[in-house]
Amino acid sequence: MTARSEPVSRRERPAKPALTRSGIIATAVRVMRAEGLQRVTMRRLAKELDTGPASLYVYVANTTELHGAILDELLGEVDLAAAGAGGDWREGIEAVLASYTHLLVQLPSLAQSALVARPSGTNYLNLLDALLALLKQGGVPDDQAAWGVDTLLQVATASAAEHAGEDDTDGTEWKAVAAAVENASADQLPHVTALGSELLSGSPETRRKWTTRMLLNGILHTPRDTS
Amino acid sequence: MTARSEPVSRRERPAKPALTRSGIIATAVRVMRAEGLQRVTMRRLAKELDTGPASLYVYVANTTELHGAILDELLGEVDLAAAGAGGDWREGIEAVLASYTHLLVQLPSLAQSALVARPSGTNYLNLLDALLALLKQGGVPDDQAAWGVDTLLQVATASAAEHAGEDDTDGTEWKAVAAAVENASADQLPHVTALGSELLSGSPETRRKWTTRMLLNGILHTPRDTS
DNA sequence: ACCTGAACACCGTTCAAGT
DNA sequence: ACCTGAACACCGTTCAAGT
Repeated sequence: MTARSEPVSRRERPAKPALTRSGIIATAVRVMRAEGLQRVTMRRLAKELDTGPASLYVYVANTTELHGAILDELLGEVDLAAAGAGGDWREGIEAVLASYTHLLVQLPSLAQSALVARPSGTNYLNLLDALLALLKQGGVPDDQAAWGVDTLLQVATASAAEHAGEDDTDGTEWKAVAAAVENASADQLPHVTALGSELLSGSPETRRKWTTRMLLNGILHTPRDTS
Repeated sequence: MTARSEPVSRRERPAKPALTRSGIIATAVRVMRAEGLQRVTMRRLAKELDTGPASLYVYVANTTELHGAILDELLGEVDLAAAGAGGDWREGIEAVLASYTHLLVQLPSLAQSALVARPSGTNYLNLLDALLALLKQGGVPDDQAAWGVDTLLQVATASAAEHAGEDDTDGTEWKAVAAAVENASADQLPHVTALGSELLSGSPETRRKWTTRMLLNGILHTPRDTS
C-alpha cells in the first residue's frame, strides 16, 4: 500500500516533505543564498514549501526570529582554527575576524539584522569563546576582554552591514560621499578639507587590518576603572 | 479675487499646501517622531499630504533616499559646542559622541539606516569636522585620525542601532542572551563560562564611556604602517 | 496538534493620462 | 513640469475552520 499510493511522484513532485523547523530554515538559507535576504519572506517560503504562510507560524515565531535562526546556522562556517593553533594571539584574532567578516560581507543584509537581533545561538557563543581565549592568551585582563570582545564583533558586523542595500554596482553612494568631502569649503570644514582623500583612502582589507590592531591596542591598554 | 476664492478654508482644511521636498521631509520627521521610522512610508506620507503616493516621486527618489534626508535633518541637533570650547580633547570627543548617541538612541531605526546609507549631508560633515578638530588638538597624527574617526562614529551608530526592533519593553531578547551565557557548559565554552556575567555587566552609559576611551587610546597609539 | 484558506491591513514603484 | 488614479506585484500576521 505504501508504494502503490504514490501515483506519479517518481520525480516530478518530490513528495511534499513534512514541515519541520529545520526544513524551513534550510529552505530559508537556500533562498537567501540564491536571491538575498529580502526575498526570504514568510509568503515566499510558504510557496517554496508548497503550503500557505499561516502554516509556518507553527514553527517560527515571526520574521525576525527566522532571520536570527538563519544567521546562527551560517555562523557555523566561521573558521575558528586559529584559536587553538597556539600562534601569535593578535594574528589569531585577525584571522578569526577576517573569516567572520568575509562570511558577512557576502550577506550584508544578514549582518544588518545581526546588529539589531543580537545572536545567542551555539555558533555565536563558540565564536565568542574563541576570541576570549585569544585575548586571554594575549594577557588582556578579564574585565577589559569582556567589554572589548563586544566592540570587536560589533565593528566587524557593522563593516559588513555597510554593504547592504547596494545593488549599486557602480558605487553611486560612495561617490556622493567622496564628492561631498571634495566639495567641502575650507572655511566651513577646515579639517575635512585638510584631510581630504585621506578620509576615504585604503582598501577595505587594509582598513580592517589597521582597525583590528587599533582595537587590540585600545583594549589592552585601557583599564576599566578611571584612575 | 485672492481672498474671495478661499471658500470654507478658514480653519477646517489648512488649504492643502504645495508639495515641496522640504515639506515632505518635514512631514516625514513629524511622523517619525510620533510613530517611528517604520511608519514613514511613501503611502503614509502621501495620505498625510493629501495626495497619492506617485506624487512624492517627483521630489524623492525612493524610500532609502527619504530616510537619508531625515537623518541629515536630525543630525543638525547634535551639540558640537564642546569642539570649540578648548577644554580637554578627550572630554570634548566624549561630549560630542554622547550627544550624537543620545539623539540616535531615541531613534534606533534611523541609526540602523545610517549604518547602511552613509550620510553625506552638511550636518554629518560638520560632525566629522568637529571630531577631527578635537583629534588634531589631541595630537593624533592625521592619517590615524582620518581612519579612526570613522570607527568612532561607526561604533556610536551601531550601539544606537542595537536598540532598534525593540518593542520589547521587558527585554525578552536581552534575557535570551543572558540565559545562553549562563547556561553555557564549562566544557564547551570555558571562557564564556569563566567571564560569565562580566560579559553583560555595566550600564550602557558606563560601557560607552569605557569604549570611547578605549578607541581613543587605540587610535592614538596605532601607527598606520606596520613596522 | 497541526495545517489551511481566506481575510485584514498594509507596502514600493511605475505608467498612462491629465492639467 | 507637475500631479494623479489605478494597477502590478508584493508584504506580515491572525483566525475560524478543518483534519
